[in-house]
Amino acid sequence: MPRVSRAQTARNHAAIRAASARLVRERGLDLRLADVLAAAGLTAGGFYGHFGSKSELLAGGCADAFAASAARWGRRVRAAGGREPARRALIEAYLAAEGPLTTGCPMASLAADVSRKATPGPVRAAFVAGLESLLAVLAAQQAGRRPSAARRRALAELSAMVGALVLARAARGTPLATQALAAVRGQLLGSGRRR
Amino acid sequence: MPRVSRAQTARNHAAIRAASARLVRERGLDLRLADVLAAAGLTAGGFYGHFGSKSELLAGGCADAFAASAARWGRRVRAAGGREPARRALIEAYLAAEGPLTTGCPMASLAADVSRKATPGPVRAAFVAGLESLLAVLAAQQAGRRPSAARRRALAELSAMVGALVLARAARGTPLATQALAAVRGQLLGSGRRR
DNA sequence: TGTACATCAGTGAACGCGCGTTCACTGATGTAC
DNA sequence: TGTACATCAGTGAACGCGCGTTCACTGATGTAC
Repeated sequence: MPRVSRAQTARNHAAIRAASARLVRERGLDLRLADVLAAAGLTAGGFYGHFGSKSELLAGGCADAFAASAARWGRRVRAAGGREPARRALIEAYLAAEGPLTTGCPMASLAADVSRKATPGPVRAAFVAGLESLLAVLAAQQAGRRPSAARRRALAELSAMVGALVLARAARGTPLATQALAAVRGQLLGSGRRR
Repeated sequence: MPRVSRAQTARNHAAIRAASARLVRERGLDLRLADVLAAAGLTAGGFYGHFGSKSELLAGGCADAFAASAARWGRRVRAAGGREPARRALIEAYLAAEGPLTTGCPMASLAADVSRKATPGPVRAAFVAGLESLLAVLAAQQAGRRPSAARRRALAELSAMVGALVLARAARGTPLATQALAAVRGQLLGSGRRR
């Protein structure tokens, strides 16, 4: 039934974006357009009324995925009392998030795909911008450090977090998966033993 | 010119595997068979005389890529005098390796692709086995620690190394790329300042 | 407020292209004598 | 050692299928009167 109301059109547009943000984390940058449209309750042909091309959608989906993570991180920070508790809460939540890939971290899902894209392009730009935004949240929780040192420490922590999640996902179902997450958690939060 | 000598056939087989090990790190698991064959100096049709399917080749290429890394790590360890120097040499070399993706680390290249494969399958098995082998090399350099603690620390270090490389590759060309590598290097090797 | 009509969001089929896989064919290799 | 012949590694075209993109069509929406 063609010719939908303007309000419905806007809802459809949002549904396509939302489906893209979800599927891009689950399947990476080579997701199928028909799957995105189906997830939004539409058929494939209608896509080009909403977006100019697949890569345009991917850039938007990538940006939305990071925005969702940033919003979640922001909520955790506000819920915690003070910087160090916020920092610990962020790390704790991230390394516990060995759930479905759907709502997972876009850094871990998309970094490899983005790095293989030959052209810098809008997708990579969205990725780097999103990465910087999450890094800024974590850096802001580094108590008692100058900005440059806080950024440096946050980058080291973020690298460890992303690396652990990436390896854990790949080794899903093996002991190494949970061990990697636990090892980084212990390292960053000081689980009794220090180095 | 068909019907090649047995020796040449063996060389062709090895060339296909070598090309696969190289391209799988550069392009991930969705490389093109025709490209692999072309890199080995052959045409696409001849592939099925050497391997049963594309995924069989991928598993072999993945295993070979890890074997190459493990061999390189082993050489670095033997070249260094003692465990701590070996550990530092491994980390130093890994985090400096922001070169072409071709000879790069298969952990960083393939983890996301592997984690998206629905079925456990031979590719994932090759990945996990390779990952364990590299982890074992790093764990063996942790001086003065029990095996379980050495593995834990090596896992935390490996996670940070892989994460930094993954993020650096995705953010190639931006300041964040080199900063991520430097931050982890400083964290793991203690660049003057400690936390 | 009703009514006639132009607009246009979404449909579903079709078009192309890329790529994994198959296959008939070729002619040098390796073997039997 | 030579010679005849069967084998078979590699070729290149063809086959299918998946998927991004296009397009004619539809009929409810929104607008002009």
